[in-house]
Amino acid sequence: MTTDFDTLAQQLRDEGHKLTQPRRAILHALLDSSKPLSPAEIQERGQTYYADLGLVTVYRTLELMADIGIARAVHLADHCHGYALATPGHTHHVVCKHCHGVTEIVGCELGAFLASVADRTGYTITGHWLEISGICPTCQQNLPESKH
Amino acid sequence: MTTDFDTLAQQLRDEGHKLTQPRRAILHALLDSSKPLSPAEIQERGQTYYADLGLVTVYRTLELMADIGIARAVHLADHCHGYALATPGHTHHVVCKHCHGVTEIVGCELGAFLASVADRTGYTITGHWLEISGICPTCQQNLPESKH
DNA sequence: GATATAAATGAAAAACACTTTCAATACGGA
DNA sequence: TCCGTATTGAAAGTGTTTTTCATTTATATC
Repeated sequence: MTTDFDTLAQQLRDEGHKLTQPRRAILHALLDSSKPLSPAEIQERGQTYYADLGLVTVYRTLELMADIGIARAVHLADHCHGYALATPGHTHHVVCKHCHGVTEIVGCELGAFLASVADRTGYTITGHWLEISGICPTCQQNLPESKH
Repeated sequence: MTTDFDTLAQQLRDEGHKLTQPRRAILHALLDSSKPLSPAEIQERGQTYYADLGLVTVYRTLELMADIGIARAVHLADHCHGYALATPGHTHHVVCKHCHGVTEIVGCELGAFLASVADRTGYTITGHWLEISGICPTCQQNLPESKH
């Protein structure tokens, strides 16, 4: 279950990609960190492993790693790209992957889950964000058998 | 429970802010829409209510409304600003509001919740994103009584 | 209703984030 | 070791968000 460098490196190669110095540096930077890093931070930290690491390469490599499943994008609170009215009371969203329509789900049944998270991690939980993606009823009809 | 214009407008004023024409226009634009809008979309739609609505004002007003709790930022899938290594298996994050450290929560117990969402909304659920914020154990010690 | 004043605005410019293009480089199979 | 191709960094391009500042507008007070 430990995620070590060699495992990740092998995963890259298994998918048919080259294990280059920039990619090694990016992997190391991510492995070193206990928190998500912005592309710029990854470049900075990665440069301790490979001095010439370029930002463009960081973007490309992150995209590649996310595709493969090695890395994942973490939505930070700032720089969001959409706004909606906040419905009184606590709600979550379901976003349609196809038409980008949003349906709000009223009611929040995560209490027990959050309590167990607090227990397990020692955090004081102050908030949460849940976003669910899927295909809305309308798009299901309009795209009856398209796959991707 | 209905969110109407007058309620929102009053909320703005109650917080000590002026109810200007640009702000009215932005409120109307958001009220009209069933999905989250980007700042540019809000400007465009808002201009049907106030022709001179500027994009800068949209940004400022959204920030204000989010502070007050009238609007909320919706994280869209694209343009994320952080990356972390993906732990094998499905995990969620707890992000510390203070040090921005991230702890991964192994295991996902949302199955039943998601099933009920699918039922209620008619969506085919394809994925979900849960992010929990709080204060990590370390920061709780280092900030014993600081508030806000 | 008129006035004063502080908040709010829009335009312009700056800062920033991300993508595309392309010639040069380096990985890894032969 | 050599070769073909994937990968790279620099530069330029594009779009988004923030800052600055002079002007305008909402509202409390007269």
